[in-house]
Amino acid sequence: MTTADANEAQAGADEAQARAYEAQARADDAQAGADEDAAGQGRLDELIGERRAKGEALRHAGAGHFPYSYDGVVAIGTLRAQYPELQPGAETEDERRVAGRIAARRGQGGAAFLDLVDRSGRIQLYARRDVLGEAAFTQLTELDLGDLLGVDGVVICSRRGELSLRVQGFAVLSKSLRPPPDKHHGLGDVELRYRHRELDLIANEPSRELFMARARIIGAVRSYLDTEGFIEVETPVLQPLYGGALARPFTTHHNELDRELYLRIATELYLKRLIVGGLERVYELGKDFRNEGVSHKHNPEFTMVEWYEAYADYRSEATRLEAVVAAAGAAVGAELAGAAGFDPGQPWRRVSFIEAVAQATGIDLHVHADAASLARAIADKGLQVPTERQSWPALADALLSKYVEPSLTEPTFVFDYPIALSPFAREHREDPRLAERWEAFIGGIEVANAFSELADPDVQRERFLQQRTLAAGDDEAQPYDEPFVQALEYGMPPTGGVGLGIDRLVMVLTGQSSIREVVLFPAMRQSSQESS
RNA sequence: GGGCCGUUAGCUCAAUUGGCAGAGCAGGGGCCUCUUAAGCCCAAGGUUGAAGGUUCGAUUCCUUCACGGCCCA
Repeated sequence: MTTADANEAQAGADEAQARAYEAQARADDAQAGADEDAAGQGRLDELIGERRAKGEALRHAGAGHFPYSYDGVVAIGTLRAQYPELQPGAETEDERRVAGRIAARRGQGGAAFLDLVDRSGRIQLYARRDVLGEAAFTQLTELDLGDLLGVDGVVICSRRGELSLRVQGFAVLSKSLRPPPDKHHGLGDVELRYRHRELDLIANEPSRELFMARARIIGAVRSYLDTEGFIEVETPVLQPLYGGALARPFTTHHNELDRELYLRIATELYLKRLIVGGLERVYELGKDFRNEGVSHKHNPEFTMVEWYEAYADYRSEATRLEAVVAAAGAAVGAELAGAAGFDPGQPWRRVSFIEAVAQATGIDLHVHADAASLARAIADKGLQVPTERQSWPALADALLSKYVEPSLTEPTFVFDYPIALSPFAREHREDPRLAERWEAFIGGIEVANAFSELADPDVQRERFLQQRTLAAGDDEAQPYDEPFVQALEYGMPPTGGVGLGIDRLVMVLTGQSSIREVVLFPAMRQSSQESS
């Protein structure tokens, strides 16, 4: 790039920046206009004004502040690990560069202490007027909590035994215009934490740790599957037909193609076409979308990993799930996994659907094998399950959800679901009323679902048709997917497939009871801020 | 969808029976060269989520609405 080009580019960037500022100013005006009578926004405006003025002063002072980059930064956690046992009062000759956000400040006249936080930890900075000189010392001590600061300092240990950096030089990396949440209490307002996750991450270390643990869990799942010979694939999110789960889809429209499309509710059908295609072991880890209510267990978009494995069945997949969860548990470490209240390394409990319902309710589903009989049994036992116009599978499923699932706190597989509940699972090899399907539960919530996959195209076609009549007019009915059935007609090997909910796995491994705690930006109702 | 609870200063929280809305932190002005939720002195900071009602008087009681949390479906 020539200098002229660079200047032009810079001018373009300046222009873009100016436009951004203008837009921001307009937005501010609009907001101020909303409560015109009030003199501005009160205290917050004053606080922002003070910070803005300090930032301007620093900008004019120059002195190497606001650099475009800041090389040679060492993570605070790394630095701490290098000095595990420095004695109180000890001083080294070692100079280190760190960078982070100012989290606390303790003035002491001609000296000052600041706490600097990066994502790996916190470290105390020790600044002295006689070391830095009057001007720099004043600049440093007039910084605000929340400002981003880079520091060159000498590693020492304070007389009280706190590992510290004696500041030799520093650069203000960015001015924080808005005051951060309370330095001690953090950010408590749950709504604010979800709507402005960045604030939550700034103010609440546990939240920061949680999302780093989530990343390690996802990494561990990928790494396990890669090691076992699975290849990661990407199939369409925008689909002409949705399928692979019982759920209402989001719809959207492609303008140029002029057609309705659905956001996927599962990756199942495309992945099985890849098994037909001979990829043998595939997985996809990504977002699914279901147009349903939100709750502590449901977010309309959520992360799911599905894997499919040729020449395997649902039994071998149970073992594989144990291995995946063990790997994920190891990634979060004993401390967090302990919060989950179980040892992910141990083999899980296995019960059959029929037994589990019998134990919890006293109803033998083999005896009450039709809707009328089952409804009578439910009424006789005085169970709280609505029986009006419910099909047998729906009743059986309701019994499991209400009376079995909540008690499945230790990791448990529930095997062999009624076949009518499982349109993509292969008929049970010993009992035609059942499908070779299991669901896995931890902490009372479903985390995974698996089948011996149905490979017979003719049976699959029938199942689609049954779905159509079973749930006529129901949004959740499986739409008939002819390309999928045609794919099966080329021949699919015996295959085991699993879908594992990543958000829920993170919940159970980190001891969280709400999915919103493990999703960075959970779906929320429109706030007054958004509508203005 | 139903029930209960919540919404007060930038943040975390108080406020007696309905009687002048307070504190800590943060921010501002001072003092202070090993503090760590630093300390001391001074000054400032509010349309109590929104709208309506009852009342001489409403943060407080009533109604509706918005958003959130918990429980239930």
